[in-house]
Amino acid sequence: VIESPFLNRRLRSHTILGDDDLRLLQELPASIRNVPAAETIISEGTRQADCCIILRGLVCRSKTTDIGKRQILSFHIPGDIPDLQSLLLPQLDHDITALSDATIGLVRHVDLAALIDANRRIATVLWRECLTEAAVNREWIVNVGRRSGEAKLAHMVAELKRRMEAVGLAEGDTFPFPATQADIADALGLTTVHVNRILRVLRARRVLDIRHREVVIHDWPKLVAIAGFRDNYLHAIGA
Amino acid sequence: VIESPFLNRRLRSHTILGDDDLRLLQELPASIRNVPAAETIISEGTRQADCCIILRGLVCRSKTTDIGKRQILSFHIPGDIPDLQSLLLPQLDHDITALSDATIGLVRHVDLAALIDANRRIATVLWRECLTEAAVNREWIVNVGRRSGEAKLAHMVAELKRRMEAVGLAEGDTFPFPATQADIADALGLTTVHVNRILRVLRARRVLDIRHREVVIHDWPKLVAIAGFRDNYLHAIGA
DNA sequence: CGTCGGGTTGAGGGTGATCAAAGTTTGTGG
DNA sequence: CCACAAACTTTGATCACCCTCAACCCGACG
Repeated sequence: VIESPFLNRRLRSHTILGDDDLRLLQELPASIRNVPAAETIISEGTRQADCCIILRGLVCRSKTTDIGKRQILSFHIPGDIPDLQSLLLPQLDHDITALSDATIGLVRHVDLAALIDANRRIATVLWRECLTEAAVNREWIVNVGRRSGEAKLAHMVAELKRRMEAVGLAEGDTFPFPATQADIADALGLTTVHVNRILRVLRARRVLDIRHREVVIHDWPKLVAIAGFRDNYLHAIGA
Repeated sequence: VIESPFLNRRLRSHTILGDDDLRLLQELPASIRNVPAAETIISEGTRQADCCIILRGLVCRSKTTDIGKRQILSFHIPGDIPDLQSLLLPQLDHDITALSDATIGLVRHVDLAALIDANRRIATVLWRECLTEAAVNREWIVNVGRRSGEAKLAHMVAELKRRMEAVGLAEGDTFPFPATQADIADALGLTTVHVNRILRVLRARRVLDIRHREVVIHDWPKLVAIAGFRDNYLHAIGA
């Protein structure tokens, strides 16, 4: 049985779900697993028998090119189900890795599939979750493809802030973010050195700071301006 | 009623669909629309009442940043349904534009939703289509984030080749591709000038050529090597 | 035959990469 | 609680890939 206030908050934003539906989801048999930082939870090519729900910690999806360069595709925070797709696509096409110590809940495909078969509203909500995630991925393409280093970093932080807020994990201007500068570089398509320099500038301009595994936002309007951030693509997440 | 050999071929690769299911899809009431090159089919923020299926031509999804830079998120070829998501997400978060003269089929959301409600297999297949598309988007992130200019272009061509083959539109080493160099640049996160120079090199090395609205692949193994192309992420598309 | 969209080429500049080394924090074991 | 190692951050110097700006060319089409 899964008890996650974060997941509840996420799913509750889909207004079509009732308390009874949420209860059905929570009552799915689940096993809990603790994962140490830097451990690969599921690796590319694996055939899975269950989906994982993040209960604690920071997780990412990533791919590595033939010449060994890593690209982080997305960050995942408590309440996310980063491998929901495995329910319908047999092979995972990327790695799922813990960036900090994390706790995940594992729900068997057969149980989840049975619930989806039985409950139309839950099926719709999970499908919509996949679509929202795809929208976030698309904005990420714009981020790595068409923004300056400074704007990339600012946009990433702005998005994380909104997503953290949506599950109740951002307090004031601060939210936990235990990624290293190397991780951030791999997410933005930059190098560690350059990320460090961008951070220095943003710190000096009193826009934001990332240190001690936390993000502190000093000036949200300035951050939004630098990023060119518009949250329409977050759909239900931001609602 | 939609008659598209390309869509059929796409959907048939999902082995769970029978001929009767395909017939149900084909018999949905649909209207056909011709779109001239460069016309925006649906623009960001629109609330839609129908989904469009591409019957002919090249279409793309794109976003434009606050400072006016366009990023093409994906190319769409006959058989694709680029706005399937609109069925569940009310607002479109990007533009859908025709890059060449195109023909699209429009199916009303209500009709499609009714069919999904009535037919579990069709629902599964359409959900899976969304997931496959998300997988393609993720590989695109890697492409713009972590590959050299030459590798980006090569990877794009390799992917298009496989997708064109899957719907029967690639003949031998050639397939139609009516995008301009400016379009390619916006897809890869480069400039027109640089795309032109990369093309010159790939042409000189007898790897590939893009001209007269067509791609010609001279040396597939070399192309795959330059791109670092692995097709596992195409899932059902490439099967 | 003129216009226009798109392709091609050149020169010069800047963002971000690479390489290298010195700090600083974090974590572990004595 | 300290000592040490490992991981991460910071900084400097140099370099290259790709951008910018600016022409010019070419083929399609009226």
